[in-house]
Amino acid sequence: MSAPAPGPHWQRIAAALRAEIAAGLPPPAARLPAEAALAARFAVHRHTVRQALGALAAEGLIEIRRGSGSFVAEDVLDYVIGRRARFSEWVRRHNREPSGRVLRRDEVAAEPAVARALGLAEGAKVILLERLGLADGRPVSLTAHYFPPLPGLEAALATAEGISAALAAAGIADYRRLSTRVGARLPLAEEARLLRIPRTRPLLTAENVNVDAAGRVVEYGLARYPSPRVQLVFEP
Amino acid sequence: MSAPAPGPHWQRIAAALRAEIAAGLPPPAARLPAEAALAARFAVHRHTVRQALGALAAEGLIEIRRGSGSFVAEDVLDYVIGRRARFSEWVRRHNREPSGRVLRRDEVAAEPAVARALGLAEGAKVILLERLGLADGRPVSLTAHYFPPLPGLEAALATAEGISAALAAAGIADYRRLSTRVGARLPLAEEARLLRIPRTRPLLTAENVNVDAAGRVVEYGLARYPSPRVQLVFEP
DNA sequence: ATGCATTTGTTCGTATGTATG
DNA sequence: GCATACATACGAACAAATGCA
Repeated sequence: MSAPAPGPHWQRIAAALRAEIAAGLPPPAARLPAEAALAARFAVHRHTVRQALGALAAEGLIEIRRGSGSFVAEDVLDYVIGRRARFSEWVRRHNREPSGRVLRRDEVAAEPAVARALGLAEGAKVILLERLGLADGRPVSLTAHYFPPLPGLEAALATAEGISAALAAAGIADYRRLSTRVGARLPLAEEARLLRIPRTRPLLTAENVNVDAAGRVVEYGLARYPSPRVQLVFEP
Repeated sequence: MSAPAPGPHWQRIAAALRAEIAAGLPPPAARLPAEAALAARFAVHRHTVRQALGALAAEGLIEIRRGSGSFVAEDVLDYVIGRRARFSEWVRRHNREPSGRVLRRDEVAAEPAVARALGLAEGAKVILLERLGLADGRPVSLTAHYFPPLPGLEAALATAEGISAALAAAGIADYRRLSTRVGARLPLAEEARLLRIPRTRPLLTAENVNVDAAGRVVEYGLARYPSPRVQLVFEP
């Protein structure tokens, strides 16, 4: 702290803020003090602070929103999509505690898109599980899982911890991702509420088809992720 | 016109609109007449029209936006991302005519993210090619391609038709996609203008790393697609 | 930035035809 | 015949979101 540090003032200020952000104070998504406050703290002109903030913004470390303030960039959860992708494994790999909330578990009539994906007749009975995924208590995914009416599956979903476990209990020892279709759109009011994002924040949507070892479709999933908190990474 | 047609009014109206949309009038993304106008045209109450529109929306044929109107669903270009994905092949597979507009071709200093991806020092000279991709004259992609400073590449990009051809001319016979990171965000003013979308329409963003047969990085791409006109499909 | 016109969303109420038992 | 339930259709009014000048 006592080192005078060389170079221009704005670089010294940028370095100081960079170190504080790296140390987690302020934490991701938090607002930085106003430019005037920073200018007072560092005993420089507001222009000098702006130069420092501009540099941090160019690095992607902060985001400057006109009329609103400067915010520490949110840390991104990279969801690496391989043949098998499990929610809890993903979250744990980012050193966060996964948890979930089941919003709905029901037997419903298959809509056209669902029926097509599962290879069933339109209107056929399918099992729907809607789930909110959390990492350290913060919502990171909202997923509708559709399953064919396997005997015992609905009961297993009610009791088992996680979907893989429930499928295993219903006789599906293993399954893998066949294809994923990714899109983006603005959230419905309900989705924004559940994921705790403003309605102007886009969602990343992913449509998955999972098949068992024999190639039978065992799940059709419709996942919604809050951007930019989540990005999907594909590695062939 | 003299056939009275059986069944409830709202089904008759839904069928009429369905046929018109299927015939391409109104075309995808176009606005339907307001509910009041349709009510007048079919000589029914607005509620009856609403029931018909609700059915079409449930089928995914139209999208109803409160305060704004009902719109014919846009046709989606599925971009299947495999090991190799070429713009023109993709567009042609959808029976559309691909074209492109080079917005910028330059030698620039590598920003941190670019330098990291290409394995170069920050600030090193890289070749930047910015390109707007069109299908049947409508913008479907906006991509910034960064290349390492291969001898002859910049000249080849200036003359060759397409990127694969230019890379081939510079000695890269073949290349493949190593990884893709997908995100979503709202467009900048410039992006919205170029892609001809409103600023409230999200972009699908994809960050690609392409490597040659020996595993050397030959391109780092930053693609932006207008959603929901484009969706990305991944098949492992 | 503000107000205004347009458009969809929601909720009352009323009436009618049809199938059911 | 009668009572009931349900889907359909029309009417009116207001709420809420949007787009535009």
